[in-house]
Amino acid sequence: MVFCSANLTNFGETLAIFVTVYALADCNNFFVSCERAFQPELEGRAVVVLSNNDGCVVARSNEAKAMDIAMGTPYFKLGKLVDSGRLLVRSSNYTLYGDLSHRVMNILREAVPDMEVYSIDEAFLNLEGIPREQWVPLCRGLVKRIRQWVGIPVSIGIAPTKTLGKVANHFAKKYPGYQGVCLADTPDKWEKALKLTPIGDVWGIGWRSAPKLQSSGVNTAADFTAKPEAWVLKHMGITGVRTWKELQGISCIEDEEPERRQSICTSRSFAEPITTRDELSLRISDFAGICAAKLRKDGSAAGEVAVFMQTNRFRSDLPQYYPFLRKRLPTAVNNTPEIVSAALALMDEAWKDGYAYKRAGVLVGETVPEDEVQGALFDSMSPEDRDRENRISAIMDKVNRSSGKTLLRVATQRPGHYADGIRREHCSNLYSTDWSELLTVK
DNA sequence: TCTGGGGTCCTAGGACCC
DNA sequence: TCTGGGGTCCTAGGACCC
Repeated sequence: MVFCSANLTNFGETLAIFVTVYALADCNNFFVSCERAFQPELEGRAVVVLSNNDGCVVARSNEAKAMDIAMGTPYFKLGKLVDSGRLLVRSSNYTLYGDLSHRVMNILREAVPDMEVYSIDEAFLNLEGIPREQWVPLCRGLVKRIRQWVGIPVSIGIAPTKTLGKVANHFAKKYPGYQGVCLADTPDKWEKALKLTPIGDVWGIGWRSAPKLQSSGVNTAADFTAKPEAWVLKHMGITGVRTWKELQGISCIEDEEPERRQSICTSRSFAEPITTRDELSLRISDFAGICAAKLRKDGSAAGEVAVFMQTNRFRSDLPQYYPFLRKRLPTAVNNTPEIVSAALALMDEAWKDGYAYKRAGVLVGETVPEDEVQGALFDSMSPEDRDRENRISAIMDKVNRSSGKTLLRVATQRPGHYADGIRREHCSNLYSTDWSELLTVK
């Protein structure tokens, strides 16, 4: 993609065809909106969705935001509001959210030449080649269609860089006058927006940098762009300079859709802390098995396996221990038995009696495409044996894909039931997927 | 009692080589 | 003995994102 910001200002629209324009489509309060799509009684109410184990708030309706409920608030601090009936709560239901996300993305994908799915609820649409006067009508049409067909409210910000797209998107969300779509394609438009954007709201400026910038008198995005580049480099490093340029219409953040993830992590907190080696072994095996399945789904193999376990960091009265052990494999693999046994060996090495483990996980890294795996000179397993392990894993994937395992996992998701060690006391049904009928049985 | 999970990129510093 | 200086690789930690 070729982009030159100067074209916009210096040459007007004659060169507009060479200009990349991003339209950032972002679902509003996505998890809450998914719950509302099937439970209209949640409409207009203060609603929050909780993390795994009903630990803390990960999504809020506008009404909940207006009550000053912060992202990450622990659930137990909301008891009063919930008891009074002013706040409604749902456990997270990732099967439902993943399904609705696919439906939203499919509608977007059909409408534009190219797009990058950035997260479960966001995508950068590339409007290259679409005449400028059609941008807004096209995006308004998408907002309307997604609301009608999937029931999810979406906002779209259009701008020459991703960071400005985020800024425009915030405006589209905040002011109903935009009808869900805000166009910030010229400097006069985005400069106005930057003056109204607090520095901490800028994409790429996190909770550590924002206070530092404010103490230097940088309170808005416009204050930030007014600083010299050298100042930004000195105080924020190269990533800060990128954000600084992006806010001025100079695109620095490339679309790089990483086909293969470089590392994959599967970890959980436990509803009840684990104190025995056998019990933790079971969970570590699960996590390692999930990592192996994710690798195969990506078409990757991992050259490294790591395991970590953690005691409850909030319990300062208990002994703390946070081991993290890693091991290189003689050759990259993605079959379940080898990943599991490597993880269990690491866990055994790290294990210490006398601690209550609250969280643990398995991480696989150094991924390579599975068809480019190089055999190692000192590989402990013969090609024939590995071939057999790989075939077993392929069969497991097949079984898991067909209803068997899925049903098993789904069955554990009934409200209040946590056979997999995860607490989900306020979970909605799986409304949109095929086997949802099975779940309505209480 | 109860505080998520899964990623990426950058930088500084140590080890090692010539 | 002098203990320089550039390059590379690795690792740990920090910061950010959703």
